[in-house]
Amino acid sequence: MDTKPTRVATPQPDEITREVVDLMANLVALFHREYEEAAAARSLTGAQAKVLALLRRGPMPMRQIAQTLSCEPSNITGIVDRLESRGFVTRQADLQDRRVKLVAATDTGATASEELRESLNFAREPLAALAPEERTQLRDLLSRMLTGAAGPGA
Amino acid sequence: MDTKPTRVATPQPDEITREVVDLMANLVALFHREYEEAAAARSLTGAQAKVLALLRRGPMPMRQIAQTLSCEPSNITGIVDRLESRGFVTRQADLQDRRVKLVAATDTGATASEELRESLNFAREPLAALAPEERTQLRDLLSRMLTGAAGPGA
DNA sequence: ATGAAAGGTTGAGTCAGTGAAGTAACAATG
DNA sequence: CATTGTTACTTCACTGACTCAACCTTTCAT
Repeated sequence: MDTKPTRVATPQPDEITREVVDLMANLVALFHREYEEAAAARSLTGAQAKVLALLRRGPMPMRQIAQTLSCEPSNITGIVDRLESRGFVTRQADLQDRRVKLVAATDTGATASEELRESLNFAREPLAALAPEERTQLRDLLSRMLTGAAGPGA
Repeated sequence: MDTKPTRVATPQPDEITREVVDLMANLVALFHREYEEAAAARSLTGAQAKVLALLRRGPMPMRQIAQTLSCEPSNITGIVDRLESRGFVTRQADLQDRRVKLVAATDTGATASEELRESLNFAREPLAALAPEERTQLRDLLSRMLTGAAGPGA
C-alpha cells in the first residue's frame, strides 16, 4: 500500500510515533481489561455491554448495531438473544418497515449500562495522575486524532 | 475503593474526564479494529498476534504469557497449539525446570509479528493529524497516565 | 405481478475464554 | 529415601463471540 504518497506521508514512522503507538497499545489493553471486568461484575460480557451502551441513545435496528460495531448481523442476533432472555432488551417491530426489528433497552438494561459507565475506574485511576489543564490538553489531542481519522459521528 | 482519599480524589467525575473517557473508548475501538484487521491479513487472530508480539523480546514460559495477558493458563495452551501447528512458534523444554515450556517465535513467527507491527496504519492515519510537538505532548501525557496507574514494567 | 434487494434468523464451524480435574516435575520435610 | 505439597502445563466440557452460507419475509422497482 501507499507506495507513492502524494508527498511525504510518513515514509518511516518516527520514534515518537512508535512510542505513542506502543503506549496506546498498553492503554487499550488496560481499558479493555477494565471494561470486561466491569461488565462481568454485572454478569454481562463485553460484547453485550457494548450493545447495551449503544442503546442508551434510543432503540436501534439490528442492522445498524451490526454496522456500528463492524460485525456481521448474524452475530448481533445471538448477542441480542442473550440480552433479551435476561430481560435487558426487547425487540419491537418497526411500524414503518416491518422487516426491521428495533432493539430497545429495558429499564433494567438501561440501569445496568449506566452503572457500568459510572463504575469505569479507568476514568479515575489513570486520569487522576493528570492535572486538570493536562486533561483538557489530552482531550483536545484525542479529539483531533479521531475527527481527523474516522468520524463516526452519530 | 478509595472511600477515604487523602484529599479530594474526584468524588464526581468532572466534565473533561467524561469526555476523555468517551474519546478513549472510541480510540480503543478504532485501535482494536485496526489490530484485528492487520492480524487477519496475516491469517492470525488478535489473541495469536498478541502472544506473538510478547515473544519479540525472547522465549517465555506459558505461565508468564498467561499472567501478562491476564487470562487462565489453559487458554494459552490452545492459542499456542494453533500457533505451533502453523509454524509460528515452538515449545522447548526449559533445562533448569523441566515442568516449564518455553514458547519461542520461529523466524516465520517473528517476521509476521514485525510486519504486523509495521502495518498498523493506526500510527499514520490518526497521528498524522497532529504536529510533531503535539505528538510529543501526547506521548508524555499517555506515559504519565500509564505509569501512574499500573506499571507492568517487564 | 414478478423479480431483485434488504432486514433478520438459522445452522455449521472456528476460536477465545473459564473452570475443574489430571499428570509430571520440583521442593521440603521426616 | 518416601511423603507431602506445590507449581507448570494439559485435557475436557462448556459458554460466548464471530463468520459465512442458506433461508424467509417484507419492500421496492418495474
